[in-house]
Amino acid sequence: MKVLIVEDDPLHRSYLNEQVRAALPECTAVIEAIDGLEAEQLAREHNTAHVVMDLQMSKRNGIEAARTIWREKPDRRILFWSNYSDEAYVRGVSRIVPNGAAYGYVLKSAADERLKLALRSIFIENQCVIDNEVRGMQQRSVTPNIGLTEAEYEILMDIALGMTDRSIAQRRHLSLRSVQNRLTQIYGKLDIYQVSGPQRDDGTFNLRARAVTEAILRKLLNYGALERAEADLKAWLSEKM
Amino acid sequence: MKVLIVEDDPLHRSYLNEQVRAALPECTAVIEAIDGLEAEQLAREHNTAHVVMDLQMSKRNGIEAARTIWREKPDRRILFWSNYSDEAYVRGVSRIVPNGAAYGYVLKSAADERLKLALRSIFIENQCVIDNEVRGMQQRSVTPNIGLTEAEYEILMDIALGMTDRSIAQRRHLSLRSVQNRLTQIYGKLDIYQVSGPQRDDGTFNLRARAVTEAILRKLLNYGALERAEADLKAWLSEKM
DNA sequence: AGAACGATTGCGGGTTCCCGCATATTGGGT
DNA sequence: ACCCAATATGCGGGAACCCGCAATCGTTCT
Repeated sequence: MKVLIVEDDPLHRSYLNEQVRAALPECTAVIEAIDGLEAEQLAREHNTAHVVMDLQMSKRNGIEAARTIWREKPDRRILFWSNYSDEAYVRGVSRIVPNGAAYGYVLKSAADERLKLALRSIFIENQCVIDNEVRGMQQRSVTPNIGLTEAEYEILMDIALGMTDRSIAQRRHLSLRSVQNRLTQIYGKLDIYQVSGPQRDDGTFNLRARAVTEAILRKLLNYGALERAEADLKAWLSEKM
Repeated sequence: MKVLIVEDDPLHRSYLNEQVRAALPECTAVIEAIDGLEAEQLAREHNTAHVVMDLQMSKRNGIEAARTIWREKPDRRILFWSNYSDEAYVRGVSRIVPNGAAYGYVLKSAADERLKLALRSIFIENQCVIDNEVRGMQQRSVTPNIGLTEAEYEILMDIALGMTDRSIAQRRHLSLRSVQNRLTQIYGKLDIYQVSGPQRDDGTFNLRARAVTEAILRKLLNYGALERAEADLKAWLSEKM
């Protein structure tokens, strides 16, 4: 049994290595990658079925890497080990988990015991383990998450990428008006209207731009998510020609 | 001589502690804070003149904390110790350094030796030390930074916050047209026009929103910067009443 | 002083955005 | 089959945005 560790911080990497060896005596080899790109290669070469992965790395973030790793072999087991429980990350992860795959999500702030338990549960028992702080977010997040629909989230990404209503309509196969409807929906859920006290229906804010920052401040969006979305957009643009 | 360490990650914190003790035998006490808020308090209580500070922490980021610490006593010496050399961070730091204060900026990826040297230079010799990777960024960044003016950067923040042209004009004491001029300036420098190949002057992008993401993707903006700018904006809004 | 360059401002108009109102369309539930 | 709620679509208009053109102002250099 081999385990692949993906983590760019050397301190955390050696800590992980230690914890993995302690929790999994049946582990014969620990392979280390320092970014997502290297992870994809090493997973391919060594054909490892067990991966511990950090999110947010320089070259290729954890979600991207996980996506391609799973695309090649959907039965690999991946434990995500991250600093944050931001909605952007959780949504990103749950979007790419293949049907029935075993995976986990534990926070770096968790105690050693929790990490060890998760390692055994996922890699040995083939069970999913998601930290409570994270799972609690699935429904309603800490920052009062006004549960955006998956569809609305999609549109939110699009305006974050700077698309116009028209191109969004085209991309999502909707009418122009529908896009705008969803936008007003989003504006409402994000409280764009009454930022900074009541009586602020004056024109101090550009709704569309404001929605994006609001989303970022509420951690619905982050750098990694934007990066991924941008790549998807580029793909769509070129295939549309 | 006392040293205050501000760092939310326990592994990094203990590493820092170790390095500080090794580099500074004259140091009699090491105090630890786990976020910016606690840092402000402890700096006040212990009246420490020497601080090592991480950027990006949960409760209050390093720049915010440094700002209030320096506001109270501008001759304190702060060494920023960060993962990234993003323009957003560097700009953020250089904006709040009091005139003539000694400070430093070293990356976490730097070797132990570099960290120790920086510690001695700043705390003992009272000299500024800025990592080369970081200083190189001051002029031209890795991602071809088309050097935004300080004024343009300011406007960029404002549209990132979702302000309308009119309110920006009001806030920056400019005419509406000037704001728009600066915007076109920014659009040009950020290459908003020819995203994804040539012949893209069609209306697939909303320039203003696109500029924001482009800035984020290029690391001119990040979460911390937005957070700070948002606070400033709120202050302005309320004082304007 | 005069020339020259840049930044600021005003004007006008073409486009996009935001949304109220009204009309399909869809997908259950009884 | 019927109704109902939610969603999608069309139309129209007021506001905001983007920008070309031209006049003004300020600074610097000769």
